[in-house]
Amino acid sequence: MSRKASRDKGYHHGDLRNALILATAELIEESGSVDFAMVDAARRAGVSSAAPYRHFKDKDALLDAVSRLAFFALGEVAQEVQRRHPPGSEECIIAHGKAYIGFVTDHPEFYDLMWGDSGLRKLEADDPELKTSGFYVLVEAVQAWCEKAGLEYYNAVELAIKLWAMAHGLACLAMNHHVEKFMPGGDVYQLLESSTHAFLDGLKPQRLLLNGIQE
Amino acid sequence: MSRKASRDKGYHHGDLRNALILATAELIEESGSVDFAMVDAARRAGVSSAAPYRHFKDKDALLDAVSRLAFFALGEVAQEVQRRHPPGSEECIIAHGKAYIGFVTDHPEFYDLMWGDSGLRKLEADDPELKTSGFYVLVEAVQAWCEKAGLEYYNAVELAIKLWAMAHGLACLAMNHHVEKFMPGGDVYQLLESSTHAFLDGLKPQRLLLNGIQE
DNA sequence: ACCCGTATGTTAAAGCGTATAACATTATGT
DNA sequence: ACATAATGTTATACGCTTTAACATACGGGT
Repeated sequence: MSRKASRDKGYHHGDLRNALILATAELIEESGSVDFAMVDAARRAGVSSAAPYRHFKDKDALLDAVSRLAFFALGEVAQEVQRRHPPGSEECIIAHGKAYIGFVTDHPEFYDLMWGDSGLRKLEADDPELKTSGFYVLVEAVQAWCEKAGLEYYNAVELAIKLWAMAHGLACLAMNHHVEKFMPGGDVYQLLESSTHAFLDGLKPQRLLLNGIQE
Repeated sequence: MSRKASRDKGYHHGDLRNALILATAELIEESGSVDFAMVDAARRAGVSSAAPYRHFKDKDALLDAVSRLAFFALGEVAQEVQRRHPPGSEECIIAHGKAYIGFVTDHPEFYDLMWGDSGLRKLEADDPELKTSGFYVLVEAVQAWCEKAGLEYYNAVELAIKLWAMAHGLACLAMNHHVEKFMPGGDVYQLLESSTHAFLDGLKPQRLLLNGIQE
């Protein structure tokens, strides 16, 4: 515990910046919407309504910080998947997609934060490596799969983008209840699995199938 | 021209409801953000700041109306695609995806409206047929493709959802500049095309490929 | 044609949230 | 220890949403 953080209830908070990020994340999670009030985050952190402005230029800056936290969490999820599945397997690729969908649909209130105006679309400069860490883990997984499938000449980044798009699209649809609406009883994870299988099968050129036949 | 709409500048506007929807859509388009002010929409329609509340319960209700307009436009786009491409062709399916991506990326400021908190996620009851008309046009196209490909036993709705998800995911990525970021010079329409080809190819069981070889 | 109820508009103002200014207290380096 | 920067407080200006109280026009029934 840091010297600063351990100090109790003085005039100075000691770790207000992080406390505000945390408080904001909690408010968003509890209310189910990014539409929080600065003053509430301040109160929850135990300070006055103007204090946050010593640490964040404006509300958007605070939201950006929360967004960064969310992207960090997403990156962690991807790394956990990578650790738990055999590298190069199709199972691993699918697990990445499922984990991504789970993350998005479990925290729909964070979606706007990560993908809306306040999210990625705006900033490019700060923390690019953090915000995209999850993606590069996927690229790694795809690269391994390509090698195992004898498709080394494929562009792993391109494939990863396509797989990402698939998972992202399904996550959006599920989050907006379109899956249950158009396919009552349908399971988005099942959709991802079959989509991914078809897509990866379709990638393999006829050569491979012919090889299979010739043997 | 209706009797009401033709009346000039009286105390009563004549068609304020529609004028507000239009004004709001324009404001959003011009500013590039859904974050518009009620009073500005009112001014643009030539009325006072309180007048809109005679036609819309609150700001959200006005936004919902704009959202409905956007979904109507999207449905029109889908119908146009259907008209312009040979039914049952893979080309038609791909054209749907490209048109969808074009719609989303050309109007990024409308994305939050259609897919954010104020959009689909909230309401289910009103105008379900309008909001989903575009989807059913796609289902039709998929159905035709299945028949032509000899895959009548496939669930067209399920396939349509998967294709929709693909296009939606790629549209999101492109809108957030991830395509250019990770694949400099990459083209999202090209990605859609190759993704779709691979996916549809992967759907066809080996039987079809063998048929092709035998000929 | 006139009257009355309703629809639709106006101005004024309440209320909430962001952000800043002016001031107060603590931390830190020399 | 002192000076200065960092961080917190209270008070307040400003903008935007929404409602209240009031005004005007429309339109159906007589």
